[in-house]
Amino acid sequence: MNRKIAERYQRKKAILNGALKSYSKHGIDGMTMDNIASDSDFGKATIYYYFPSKEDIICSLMEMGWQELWESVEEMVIEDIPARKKFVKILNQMADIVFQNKILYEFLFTAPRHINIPDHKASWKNFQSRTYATLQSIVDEGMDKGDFADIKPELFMKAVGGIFHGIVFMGEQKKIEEKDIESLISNFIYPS
Amino acid sequence: MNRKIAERYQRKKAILNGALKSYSKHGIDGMTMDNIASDSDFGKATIYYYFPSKEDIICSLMEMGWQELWESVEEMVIEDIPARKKFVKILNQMADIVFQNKILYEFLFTAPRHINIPDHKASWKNFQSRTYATLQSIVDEGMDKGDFADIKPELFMKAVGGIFHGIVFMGEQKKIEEKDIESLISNFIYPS
DNA sequence: TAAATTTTCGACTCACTATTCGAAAAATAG
DNA sequence: CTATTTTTCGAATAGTGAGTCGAAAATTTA
Repeated sequence: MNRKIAERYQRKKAILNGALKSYSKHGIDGMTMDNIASDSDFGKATIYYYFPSKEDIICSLMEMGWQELWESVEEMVIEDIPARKKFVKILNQMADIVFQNKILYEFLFTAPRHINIPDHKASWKNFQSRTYATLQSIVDEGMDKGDFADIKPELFMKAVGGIFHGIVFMGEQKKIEEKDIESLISNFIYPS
Repeated sequence: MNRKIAERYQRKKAILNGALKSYSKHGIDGMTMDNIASDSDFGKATIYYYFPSKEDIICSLMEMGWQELWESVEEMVIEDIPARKKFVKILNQMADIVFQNKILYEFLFTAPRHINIPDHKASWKNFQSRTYATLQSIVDEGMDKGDFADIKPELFMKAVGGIFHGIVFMGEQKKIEEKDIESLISNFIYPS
């Protein structure tokens, strides 16, 4: 009885992997239900036995990624270290996670621009906004204490976003070491 | 004879405006040929009399925008002022242009993420890469002379890209004055 | 004004993709 | 081993949107 549940779960996971495989093989537009089916070695109708719709598959992937990202970072939030250090540490951690599953995270950062999911189904947004808000608040706090340069925090976040995005998508060949990120980010912040 | 050419040109322009209207009314996915037709007050088949394909409409819009952007900036490139000043000046200029036709430029920055145009048709890329390359080279030059902080130029550009993008899409309500941008950008650069 | 040219158009085709159907195969239960 | 439940599936459906067609209206030309 318990086994059956576990197996069902495994099969769902296999389908999700197939979806990711479709994405990496054919790009976001090639992520059709037909491809997902063949890339996960199930019949198309079987996919629908496990997921009510394509949207649901996408949401599951998004949630998987954002949840992992959030959870890997959650504990660091309360650490009692200077904001600037904390900020860099968290970004490093995130970069690590991203590099451990590049396809998933490329999908995660790419998909929202191509696909429109109604808000009430976008379950991952919980984790996403928690993650953003956390970073934002660390920056806010750091600014108060003069840890960061005096710039509007949202804009600072935009800049960091641009950099992070750049690293994720450009650094293909090289694995990029934590050091890299740290020193680059640091350069955008007045030394304390 | 000359009038006819002018009229044809006007009609093409009207269609392009219709396309933009479709975009702002229905979003990028609502930019269907049917909508473009009704938003520009022509029959669908008439659209095809003026443009061979939807791709061509998109390319025309993109080129229109990037050309304008480039041309508005071109002359500044050779001015003989410090790199840091030049950089800020050019960004200000670009922001101005963008705010004069926000819909077009929102489209211009959004479309490439949603729509895939084969490189050989993406005529605007000339202007786009010229613009980017110019900014890039100004930054490079500035770094040599110590005008900017010591950070990898590509990453600096990513950061600026993030900021610029943010300004374009977030500052909805307020018109945002040049000053704003200048001071914000300046904050990312060590004072010379 | 009549022929020739340019412009306009809605209905049709065609391709593509998400989703459903109905039946079969496989696994499980009694 | 038979009945029941779970899982599988390819073929059919349905909706959408780009691009085509053939004819009509408007304009120009002679």
